[in-house]
Amino acid sequence: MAALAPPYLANQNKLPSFSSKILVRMPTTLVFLQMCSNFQEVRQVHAQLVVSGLLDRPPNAGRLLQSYVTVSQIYHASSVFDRICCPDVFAYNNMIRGLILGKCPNNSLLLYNKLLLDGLKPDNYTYTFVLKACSQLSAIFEGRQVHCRIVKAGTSMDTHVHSSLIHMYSSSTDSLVCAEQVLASFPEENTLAKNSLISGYLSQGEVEKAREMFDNMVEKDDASWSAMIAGYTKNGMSVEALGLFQKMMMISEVSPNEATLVSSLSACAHLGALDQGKWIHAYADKIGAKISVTLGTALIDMYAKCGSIEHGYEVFKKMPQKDLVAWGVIISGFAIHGQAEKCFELFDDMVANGTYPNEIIFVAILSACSHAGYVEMGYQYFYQMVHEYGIRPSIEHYGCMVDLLGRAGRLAEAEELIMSLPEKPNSVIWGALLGACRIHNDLRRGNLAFKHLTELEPMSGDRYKLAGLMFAKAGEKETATKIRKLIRENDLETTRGLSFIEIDGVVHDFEAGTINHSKYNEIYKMWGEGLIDF
DNA sequence: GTAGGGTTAG
Repeated sequence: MAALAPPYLANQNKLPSFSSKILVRMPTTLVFLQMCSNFQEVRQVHAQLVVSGLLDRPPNAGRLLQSYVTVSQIYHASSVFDRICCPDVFAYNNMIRGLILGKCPNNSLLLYNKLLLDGLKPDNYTYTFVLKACSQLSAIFEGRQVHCRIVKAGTSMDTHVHSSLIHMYSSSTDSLVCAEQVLASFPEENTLAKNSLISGYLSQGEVEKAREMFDNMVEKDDASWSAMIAGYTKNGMSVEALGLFQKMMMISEVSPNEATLVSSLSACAHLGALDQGKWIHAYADKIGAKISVTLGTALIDMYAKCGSIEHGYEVFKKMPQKDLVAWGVIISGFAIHGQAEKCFELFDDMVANGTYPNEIIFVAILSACSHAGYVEMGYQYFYQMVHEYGIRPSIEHYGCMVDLLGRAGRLAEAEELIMSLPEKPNSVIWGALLGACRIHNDLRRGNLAFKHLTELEPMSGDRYKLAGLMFAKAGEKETATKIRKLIRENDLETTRGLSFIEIDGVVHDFEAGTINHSKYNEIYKMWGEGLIDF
């Protein structure tokens, strides 16, 4: 009978003895430390550790450091680390991990070198974290050195190190083949490693190879689906992403994790698939998924891009915690909908909330100004960005300003700004000027922009097309014809306007000037020939 | 005695 007992019963027998062992052997303060879930709690236990003298024992300092890392307080973690006179591998590992979490992967590499200089022996955790830092930095050379050390030291790699190696090698196209070799050198089925290679392929645009690997996988877990769906979304294949999501819901035994929902929502956002997005929202509620900052942000973005900013705002208001990305999404959302005043209001709320704006927030704010024609507000925010927040304007910000001035018809100022740029204007800048010149019939500046564009993007038919439209509108038919001929003769690619509508959950795409829709005949009957000629 | 994939904004 005992052999038939389900696994959870067996675990139930073990659980009490395990926890009582901890309680007996560990001082209460350390038990508290394990229970901490936020910064305040860790800080309180930290104080108790200092008072009780327990912190003087090096292993306890390591545990405290670990707790600070778990609550992402890297600054506090590193001050604890600095006070440990002889950190052991555990302390090093946690600090290395903390530095990666704190977006300082280069510092974690330095710390790894220090660990080696201290004569300590790295373990599988060390390797996992260091390789992760290497992937983030695309530091294949350093990663390869780590790989060599693992082999030389004869360390037996666990699945995590194995998959991190693959992840590291696939962070650059050139070493993708090394990632394949590493996978092949391990004969047993390793889902973790295969998932890494799938994301690696997808990050390098090798969608076909990723799909092949995915299809041949025997044991797909939630992360396999998630990697594939996220990869499709990243490579602009939103239709495929949503198709795979639906397939997963229907045939797969694993249920979607948060990352899958987030990527699928991102695909909905790109397609404008509001019904699908709403369905995912309802599904998340149904399974009782906690609307985390990430999931909430993806929902807001989906609603905003699918034209339903009100629903997005509802989600935003309900979010208990909001990070910079969440604020960025809601501000860009209102910017897309032309509600500049709401953007300004939210910006003030954000600052009052103690969240510091970054350069992306200002791109959103400036584009809101541009769409609503608020030139003076745009100048004001630009000034504020530079002088109050110390953000160096990027080419994107200048692009917004040129667009802002150009749309408002202040072309002389736009040109002056372009001439004063600290860096070489890119095609976005000149494109914004050309677009504005087309609206305001400024042939001289339009010509100037066009000349630069032909140098920067000689193969972009779109630029020629825009210039052609400008000349045609200004009555210079001859030049316009010449440009059109140029596009045809050089076989230049022009992208056509795409629009999507969703009917009963099916996304239909329409390409400007084409008639390749499956229901074309019915549409044609209803609307006649006028439809094709836009 | 202990930590470890992937996801979101222009």
